[in-house]
Amino acid sequence: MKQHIMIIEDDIYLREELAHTFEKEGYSVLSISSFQNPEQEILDAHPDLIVLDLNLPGKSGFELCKYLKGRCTFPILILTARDNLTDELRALGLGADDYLTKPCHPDRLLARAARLLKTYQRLPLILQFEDLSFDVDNCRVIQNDHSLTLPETEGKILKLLMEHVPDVVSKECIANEIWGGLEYVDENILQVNMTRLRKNLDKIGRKNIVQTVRGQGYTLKESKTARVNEQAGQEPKL
Amino acid sequence: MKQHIMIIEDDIYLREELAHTFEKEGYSVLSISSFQNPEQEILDAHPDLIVLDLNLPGKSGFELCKYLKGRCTFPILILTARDNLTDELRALGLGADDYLTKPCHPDRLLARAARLLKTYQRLPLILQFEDLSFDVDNCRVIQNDHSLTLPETEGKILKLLMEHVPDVVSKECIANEIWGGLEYVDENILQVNMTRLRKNLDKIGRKNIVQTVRGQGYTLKESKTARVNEQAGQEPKL
DNA sequence: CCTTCACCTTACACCGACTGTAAGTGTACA
DNA sequence: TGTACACTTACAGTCGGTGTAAGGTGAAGG
Repeated sequence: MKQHIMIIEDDIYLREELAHTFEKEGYSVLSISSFQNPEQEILDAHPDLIVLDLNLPGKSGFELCKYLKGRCTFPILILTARDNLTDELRALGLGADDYLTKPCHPDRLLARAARLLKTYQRLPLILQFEDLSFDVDNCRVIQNDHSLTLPETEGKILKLLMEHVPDVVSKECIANEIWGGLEYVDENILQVNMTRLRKNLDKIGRKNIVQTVRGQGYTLKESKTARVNEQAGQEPKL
Repeated sequence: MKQHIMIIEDDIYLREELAHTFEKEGYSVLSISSFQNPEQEILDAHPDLIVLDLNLPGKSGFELCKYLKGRCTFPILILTARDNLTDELRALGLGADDYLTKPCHPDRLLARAARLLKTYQRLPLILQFEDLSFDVDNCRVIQNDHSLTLPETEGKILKLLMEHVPDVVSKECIANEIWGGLEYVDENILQVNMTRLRKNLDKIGRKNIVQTVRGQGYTLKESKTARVNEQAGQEPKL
């Protein structure tokens, strides 16, 4: 499978050059459309690696690096003109995986990128939603100091929900993934498993995280503390 | 828990300086006693990271890097005076995790080492014996294209055997690890589990890998193909 | 050659986890 | 208030993992 590399660089000429370098090696290259709000665009693209410049219009590369490292699992390679130790230490401290300075020989960049991709491929696939982590391989959910191993069926459901956040996942979609359709099983079994999943997530302190959207399906809901403001009008009633 | 860093460097002054740098940061530093046969000494020490010079007496750093990367799971940071792209590419290609050139600022070295340690801590613990791999966390054994998930008890036994290769592991040791001694369980259950483990390993093509040492315990045996020479006098009978 | 001891193997039964079925309850919305 | 949708609980079947029991195998040693 082709691996996807996202280049966050505002100098259009350099960006093209980098893209060409990676494409020649068989990678698929992604870019972002604007530097106004790059975070969401990067997260949505699910790249396998990002090459990040530090001097960006708007938010700095440092902030971006810190934000992304708290929320995702792909490696970040810093490529910058700032050739000084202070910046390098800061970037590495924020979680950056490598720090190269311009001008950088394409072969060095490729070798460093390849090494990061190789290392990260060996990492277990861990999905994140707020402070809830889910290790897909062994179906283990972790929330702060609580953890719990889910049965396989419930794990598959949680995986789907976490992968599609913040979208709603239809019952058909879930049934297809687990039983290959609803022809030969009662739809009720899905609801039973939803109840079981909810109970398990409740055990580790995430009550009500799985929300029903009547007639459409299920989705994950942000925690109460995170939506205090927008729900201010309703909360006081409780 | 203190992390262990092994420094492979023949210049004794530089080695002391590096050791001091790491110890000041709270790491425990290991060295090797000679450069005649460093491989086994490094593997036995089970360090969390090694800092490796390229110009060594005897075997070159490149060979060492390649050998170690095929057999172990800790990160390798190259620290060398060879400041040229060719060597860097070669080292990275052989699996090295970072490549720094002397002179190197201690803070840069520390930051790079810390980043590698952090990344590798997230990797699953995988034990190796010849071409047999065992993922301890989810009890999964892999041999070439075959794989299989072991029951927990059998996994614990295999883990012990692999960790102590090529030593013999006593029955008491195994019983202690699994049942906390043989006071309240029949010794027979150990033999039953050995049979089960052997059958499972047989399924993925490693018949006879678990060997009994009468009166002492159990150990893992190298595969037939690897000991053709020393067994040459016996094999023809079969 | 026979005994003995250590080790191996198989069959069986228990237990607990996971899963789907069935039936009854709750709830949003027209 | 009725209907469609969603939730919950109880139950039973299945399966995998584990330990017990009992008999078999094989090598060391007299």
